[in-house]
Amino acid sequence: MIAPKSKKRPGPDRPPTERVLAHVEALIALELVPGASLPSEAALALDCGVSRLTIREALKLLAGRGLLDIGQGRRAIVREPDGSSFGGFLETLMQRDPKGLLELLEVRRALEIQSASLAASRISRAGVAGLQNALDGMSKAAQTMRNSGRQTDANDRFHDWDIGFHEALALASGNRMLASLIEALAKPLRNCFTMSMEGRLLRGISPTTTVTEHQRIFDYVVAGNARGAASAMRAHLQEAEQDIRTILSARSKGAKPQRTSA
Amino acid sequence: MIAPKSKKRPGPDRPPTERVLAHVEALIALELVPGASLPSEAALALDCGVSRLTIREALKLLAGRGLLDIGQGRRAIVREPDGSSFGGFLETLMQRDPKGLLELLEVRRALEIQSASLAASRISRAGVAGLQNALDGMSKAAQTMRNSGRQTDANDRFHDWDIGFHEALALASGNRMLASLIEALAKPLRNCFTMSMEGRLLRGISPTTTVTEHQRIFDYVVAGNARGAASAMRAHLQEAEQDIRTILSARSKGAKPQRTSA
DNA sequence: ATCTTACCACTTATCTGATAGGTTTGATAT
DNA sequence: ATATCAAACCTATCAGATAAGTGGTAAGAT
Repeated sequence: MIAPKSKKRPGPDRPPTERVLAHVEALIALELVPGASLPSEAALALDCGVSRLTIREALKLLAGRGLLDIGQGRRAIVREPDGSSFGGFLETLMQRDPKGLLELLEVRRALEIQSASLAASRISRAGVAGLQNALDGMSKAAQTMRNSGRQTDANDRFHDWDIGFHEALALASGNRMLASLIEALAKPLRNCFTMSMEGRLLRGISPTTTVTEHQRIFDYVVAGNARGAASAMRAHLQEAEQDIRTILSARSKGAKPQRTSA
Repeated sequence: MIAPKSKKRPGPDRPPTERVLAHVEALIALELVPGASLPSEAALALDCGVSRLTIREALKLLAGRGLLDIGQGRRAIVREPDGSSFGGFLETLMQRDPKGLLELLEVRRALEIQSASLAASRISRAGVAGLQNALDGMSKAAQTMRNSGRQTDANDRFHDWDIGFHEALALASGNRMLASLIEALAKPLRNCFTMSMEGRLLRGISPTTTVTEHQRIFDYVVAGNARGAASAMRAHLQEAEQDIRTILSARSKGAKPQRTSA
């Protein structure tokens, strides 16, 4: 065989960085499970025939991709792939674009409806338990809020249970990829929850109504009614989006429109 | 409360890496637009009071996150945020899990249906043109395939137009976040397209049928019928998934299960 | 005058060697 | 056996030096 001159020559003339990157990626993909630790930098440097510095930079790159956890004094360990990198992407996208919030809500709608639908068609005992737990928590937090006024603390707990419900639902969908995405959505949406709550108050709707909306989703899911669950979720999200629009318009009316800082 | 040891002290004793990271992130978020170039490593090192090495590692990390493009001889430039990091996440997830393909298809279903629905409710002249273009291309490629047998080349072009149609639809949805996600989905799904095509042949369905399915989506979108578009898209994806299942079962029957090469 | 080419300043890529500061682990003393 | 401590190991960061790639500029050819 003469030199197969394909797109990339595997020869030693490829930049050291790429060689190292390929080597470590292969290690992660083929030999290591999440939680395992890589060889030490010195060992990798020896294996690849480059200096420790080059190894370090490759590891940093992979850490940036979310594949590794690096800490001083201990070796790099392989991360379980989760949606955090996706979450970061969403955040930067929303930073750049003021309309990002609305787009985010539309993406969320798509994923959550699918999540509810799948959960209904695959519901298990454990799934029901998780949902029931989150629902109870929400209900209790709502009571606390009503009794003690709207304390920030109770408010936060309510949001936690709310998010917990949606995550439990995603888990019950049996689709871990979907669950990762929905989990990643939660962080950028956290502000939304607060806004949604304010919006509800403005519209004169009590947190109990929110609980009821979730309860309705829960009922359909437990009954195995996929279409019903999807429709209940759609209704719930429409309400939430309406809350947010209410708040947005109230703010833009109350406060003078902020100048867009170039 | 004594505890001066909160989670993160903002003091100057934070590790240099974090300081640099925060500094550069701020630069990217506040002062630079996509396409602009960062200051040189030396300048950044001077600004932050650290060595060039630390700067380099921070930049590598950000490059891993997909925020920067680094190349030898020229300064790092700020990347336009796109879904490639998300695509990488999907790929690693699918590498680890053989069932990942089915999960991916379910996520796709959610996003594409939303895409079709939104596109129908916001369709513009430019959007129609883009869709029409992709549809024409598909149709022409299908004819070529029928005339000249199933050449790999024509096959590939057909896939390209197919993907192009879905991307045009995502663009027409007016939601750039959604468009990014769907675009990122395309790469991991490329194998699926081939499988889908094989499945169609096995089931005795011609590429023309695929064109018809897309045509139906197109008609609903142009008519501004969101529910119809969503339903047509759902039908189309169900067919595609059926193709893939056909192929998967045919393979597992025909060929003995491949040993997983360690 | 215009196009090509050679050159040079700037910048990144990588190496070597050294120091500082964490982590882990095993030896030691109780 | 357990708790304490120190040595071995590892990563974090620095400093200085050389190689190599890019972009622009000016000299030279047509």
